[in-house]
Amino acid sequence: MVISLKDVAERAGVSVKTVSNVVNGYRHVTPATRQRVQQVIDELGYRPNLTARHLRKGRTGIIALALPELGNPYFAELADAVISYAAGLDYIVLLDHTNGRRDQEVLFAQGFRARLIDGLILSPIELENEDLLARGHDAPLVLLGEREYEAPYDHIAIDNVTAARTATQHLLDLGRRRVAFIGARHGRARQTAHLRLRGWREVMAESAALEGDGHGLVATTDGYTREDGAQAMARLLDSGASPDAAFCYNDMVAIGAMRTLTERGLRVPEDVAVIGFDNIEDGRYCSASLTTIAPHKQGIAQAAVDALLARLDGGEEARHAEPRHVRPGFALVRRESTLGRP
Amino acid sequence: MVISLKDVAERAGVSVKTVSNVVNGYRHVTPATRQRVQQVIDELGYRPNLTARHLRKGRTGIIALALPELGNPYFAELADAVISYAAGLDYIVLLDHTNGRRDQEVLFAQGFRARLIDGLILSPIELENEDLLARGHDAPLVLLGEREYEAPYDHIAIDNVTAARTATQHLLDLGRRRVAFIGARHGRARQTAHLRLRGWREVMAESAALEGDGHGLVATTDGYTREDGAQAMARLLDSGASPDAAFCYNDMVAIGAMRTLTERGLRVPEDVAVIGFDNIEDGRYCSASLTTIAPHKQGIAQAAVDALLARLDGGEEARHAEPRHVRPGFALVRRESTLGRP
DNA sequence: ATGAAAGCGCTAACAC
DNA sequence: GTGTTAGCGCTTTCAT
Repeated sequence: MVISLKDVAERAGVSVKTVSNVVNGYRHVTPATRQRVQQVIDELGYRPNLTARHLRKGRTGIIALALPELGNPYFAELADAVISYAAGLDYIVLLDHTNGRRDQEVLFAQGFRARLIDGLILSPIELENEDLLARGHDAPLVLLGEREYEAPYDHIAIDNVTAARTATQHLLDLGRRRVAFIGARHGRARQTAHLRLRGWREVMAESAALEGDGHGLVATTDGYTREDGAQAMARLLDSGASPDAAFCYNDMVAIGAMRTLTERGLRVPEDVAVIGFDNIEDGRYCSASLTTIAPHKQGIAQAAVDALLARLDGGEEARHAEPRHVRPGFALVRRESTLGRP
Repeated sequence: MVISLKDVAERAGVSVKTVSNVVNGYRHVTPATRQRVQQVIDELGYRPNLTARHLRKGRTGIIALALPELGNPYFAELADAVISYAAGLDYIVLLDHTNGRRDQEVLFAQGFRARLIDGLILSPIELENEDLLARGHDAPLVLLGEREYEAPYDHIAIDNVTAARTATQHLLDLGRRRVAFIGARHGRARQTAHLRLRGWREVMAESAALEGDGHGLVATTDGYTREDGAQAMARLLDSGASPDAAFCYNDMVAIGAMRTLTERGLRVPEDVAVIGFDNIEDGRYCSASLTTIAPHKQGIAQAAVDALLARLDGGEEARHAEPRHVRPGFALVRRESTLGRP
């Protein structure tokens, strides 16, 4: 049988209000009453019905985190950070995945799970600006990741162009000249890959390492899996390119690319230096541990949750405050894959 | 402004019941009424308040999945499978992590988030039998993973001993004799590591490959990270052992162990063949791609969700039916790390 | 086929 | 300090 506040009240001979006060730690309750009520609560094994509380309060204390996929360790690690940080602030995180599909992302942006969640942190891949503008309600939304939108929402993302410049420069500093970029994407000008490609292109052009627009050194992929990286590197090599370094869209792509290099008898870093992006755990345990750009995941998680909760807990003004754009930091983590030539 | 059923009803000139009927796809509504109501719904952008619905129905359609950690790709991939499968059955999954700590696991088992979730799938690490017996309520619970309990709950786990035997036998079939086991744990007789260790020990003893109890070939770890695997292998080698193969508790440990082998100048598989457990994605992209035991993750996810929903949706009888013990299958996936000697 | 009204369990005004 | 009571928004008998 399910025990409600009322049952406890009757058994303890007090009103539901008093029981509620005890449950919620309200200060003005006489110790005697509190103790008696608490005893009945323990006896009966009463547990508050969160759903009822949520309905009454108009809030659930649940925020959703919609990520493309959990299979990518970067997102899994990020999810971990968000869940932990939010838990410390007494918020529950509902984790969802969109598979990076526009229809799913739109669903979330449109308020899927309305009033089950108080707000949403969304990491979009295919979502368009118009989808955001067409949002029919005002539940707080925080955008995560590198796509840029012209819509009034908080946005948390590291500076991808600068990060990509840092990565490329690092390769150049090693004395490498033919630095390939693995993981370009077709379409959508604002996509992350373009930002990273831009950083690469800028540095390459400035250092005069680039001839023409560098087409011969850029490999596109369909996605960002290890397999995509392996295939892209294979295509690049088959096309006759002979890079002495590679800046990869992310660590997964880099791991795949390194795999191909090894299979072709090319050594990392002696023949080809490789740098990734994301700093996923696996990278540290590759045959040549992977140098990478490490976005500050804790910082990203905290900024996202803080931005959301500021609107949630900040009253009416905060709810309609100017959108924040937060740029958490990043670091270059040097490992074996970019050691200098012996 | 927030739109409720009542608002729609007033605007459409019907009762809330009728609107509710339309929203829920109740059959007996005249097409004309349905259309008019639907139009108002679209106009006003009405979305049902799930919390209210949940309170009224006494069910939320949310099930919790409590895993030790998301940082381990095995759990991330499993979570992915559970979320997807449950979504197809119109259930929402609330993902939580326990960090493998007993107090957290107890919290979940005790009914943390009572009546926010309809049921729980828990993958325990440190939870004890008594914790389960002390459960003060009857919300459906499904246990996941290899620890065995004597408590009346559904349990989904592959046959670890047989799987471990398969892995060990594979190594022996390669002609290896000094097969190490990396990742034993102290304490708790029922823990997974013991089951896998038992499988190893049985096969080794049967083949007479084992001298004594094999202490010299068993390395314990504190956890199951890559770092644990790297250190354990280092200790083993430092102790003077010279294994020609290693069966590792899981892929993470195996990856760490391979890293140490490489650093010590030992080749995989030529000098030491390595096999892991879990079939995580990374394993395919190691310097020597990793041979592993692949638990049928889809099968595990489905069995767990099915078991839970059977009790949730099956009425009173189902709720108190005998506990199910499901043993999803597994497969040996051969890759480079156990290729035969050239 | 549609409406009226009760009530899920809780919190928060407002009394006393 | 504690009790009374009115809903939060929805579904669901029970009428009509």
